[in-house]
Formats: sequence, structure tokens, C-alpha cells
Amino acid sequence: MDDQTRMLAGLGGLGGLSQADVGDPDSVRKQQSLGQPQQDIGDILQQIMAITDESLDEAQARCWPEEAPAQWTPQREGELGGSTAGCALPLNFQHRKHALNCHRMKPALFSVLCEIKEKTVLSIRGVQEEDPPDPQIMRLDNMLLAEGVSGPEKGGGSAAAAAAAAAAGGSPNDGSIEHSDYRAKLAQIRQIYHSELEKYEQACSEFTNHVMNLLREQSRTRPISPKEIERMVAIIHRKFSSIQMQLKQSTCEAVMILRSRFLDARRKRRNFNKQATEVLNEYFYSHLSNPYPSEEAKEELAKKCGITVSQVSNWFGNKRIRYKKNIGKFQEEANLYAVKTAVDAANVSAQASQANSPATPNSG
DNA sequence: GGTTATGATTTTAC
DNA sequence: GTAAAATCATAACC
Repeated sequence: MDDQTRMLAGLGGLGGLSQADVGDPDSVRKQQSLGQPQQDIGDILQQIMAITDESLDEAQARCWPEEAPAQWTPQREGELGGSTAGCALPLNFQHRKHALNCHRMKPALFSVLCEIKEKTVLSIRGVQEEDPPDPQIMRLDNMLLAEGVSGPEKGGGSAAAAAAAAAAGGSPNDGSIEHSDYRAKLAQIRQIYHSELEKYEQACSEFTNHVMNLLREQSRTRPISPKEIERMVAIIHRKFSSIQMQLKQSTCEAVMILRSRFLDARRKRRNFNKQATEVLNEYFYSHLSNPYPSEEAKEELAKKCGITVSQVSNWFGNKRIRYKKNIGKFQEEANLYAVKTAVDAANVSAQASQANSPATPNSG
């Protein structure tokens, strides 16, 4: 509450207009002899100064009879009148307020004061207010949307899980248990995110309303323009959006951790199927003198085996080092694939020669 | 349950 | 950035 009060005092006060700027009571009294218009202004300034001299806490502690009758009593009014004994005018607070509101010069004077305030304090603040959308927030938003945490719920998470499963090297159906586990955990994160977001939004709107009401109330006795209230609301929204960013950040982190766990292939390593291993071994042993497939070859092998290019690279890396370390152990396998390759080559050449020979009626 | 095989990751060297 | 080497973690086998 103290922070709010201070914040409001910064905006709700005369905003840079010191007592000397507006006119202290002595100089005002001197001016009173200058004629009726000056006397009017002097009166109203004195009233304003008397009211603004009171701290906001004091002002808020005093409730208006028409707004909070339960707290206002004649005795209370007496106390309030007593507490303002230090003021220049012997009016109690409510009387002063009433007199001020009814004063014929009040709208014009407040308009001028608002204008001065606008040109001084608020114009300085205004420079940093119109900032573009934060790229960091945009990144977080995009990620949360892509992961299915924010936005519509329909299958976002399962799509991400399917993609994750595919990236892990298996088909999405292979790990249906892990898949549903992933979805459940993602849904949990989503639920926490939305409930927290709702809380923040509610708090933001409650606080904004509270501040707006206070400023509107204050605007009856202090020069506060609607524009200034708007600015204050914008400031509050920015503060709350920074809290929201923290929430988004931690949600993203949670999703990343979940995803990395789900994707951590070491935790659920699957051997490649027999056909894939055969294809890879065939290539390895038929290129034993230089077992380094090009990028194109890797892509083709990956396609043939139904794995990723990086998995092909891993496999060749492992194979090279393990073969080199223990050639004897792999000799049998090498011979096997050498024979297989020779047979395949023979078949290919046979087919080629058959295709090149003149066709006969019996040739099938 | 222990051992081996294997896919993935990390560290290191170039 | 790439490959070798070391290492990790899990699957598969006995």
C-alpha cells in the first residue's frame, strides 16, 4: 500500500509544481488586494494547497460520506476538522473539497495545471513508454504456441510429441507409453501455466481498477488528466507483463526439460532394425578402404534405413572405431558381406548382359 | 544378474 | 566443422 501511495503521490500530486510555483499563501494574500480575479485565483490556490498538503494516506483515511457512509460519522468529521488545525483555512476537509469543486475558476485552473504537468514531468516519462513489442516475449510466445502450451489445446502437444518421437528415431507409435506420458506432463505444464496466467491477469485488472478509481477520486481535488490515468494504467500493465514474461520463461524451461528427457535417446535406446543394419553394413564393408560416406550417400542410407542422417553418421563413427579396434572380431562379418556384395554384383552384371543380349521369343 | 552389443553423447585433436 | 576416441546408458542375450 505504501508503494501504491508513493506511486500515486508522484502522479497525483502537482507533478513538479512546488508551492513556490503555484504561489505560497503569503504571496497569495498579497495578491488578494490586486482585485477580484486575482482574489479568486488566490482563494482556489489556497484551497488546493491546503488539500494537497495532506498526505495521500491521510486523504484516503478520510472517507467521503457519500461514498463510505459506514466509516463516516459526525464525530469522525470533528476529528478530521481538528487534525487540519495546521492548515491556513479553518475549514474541515470535506468543506474545503466542496468549496473547491464549486469554485467557478476550478475547471480552467485544473486545465492549466494539467497542461503544465503534461509539458514537464509527463513528457519526460513519455519518452520511454512507447516501446515496441519485446522480441524476447515474442520468442517465448511462439515457442509456447509451437509446443501447444498456449493457444488452442487440440492436439498441439501430441503433434509435438509425435515430432519428438520421430526425431528420436522411432515411429510415433513405437513409444505409445512414453508418448502419452509426454502428453500428460505437457498438459500438466499447460494447466499450471494457464492458472498462473489467469491469476496474474486478475491481479493486474484488480490493481488497475483500484489505481484508476483512486486517481479518478484524486482528480476531483488534484489536477489529474484522463491521459495521465491512461499512462498510469500503461505503466501498471508493463510491470505486470514483465511478471508474465517470467512465467513464460519458466514454462518454456519446463517444456524444454520435458522435451529433452523425452528425446534423450540414451534413456530408451532402440536398436536399428535388421534390414537397416544390413544396409549400413553392406555400405561399410563394400567401402572398407574408405568408409566415409558423402553427405548424399548418408542421406540415401538414412532414407533406406528409415533413420536420420545424424544417426547414419553416428553409426559409421561407431563402426569405424570398433572395427579398427578389433579387426579380427569383425573378420567373419566382413567376409560375409564381401561374399554378399560379390553375389549382388554378379547378379547385376548378369542382368545387364541379359538386357544387352538380343531378345529371343523364349527369353522371359 | 552379469556380460556383451549398440546407439548416442562428450571430449579432444586437427 | 569433422572425425577419432572415450564414455555413457540401455537393449539383448545368456
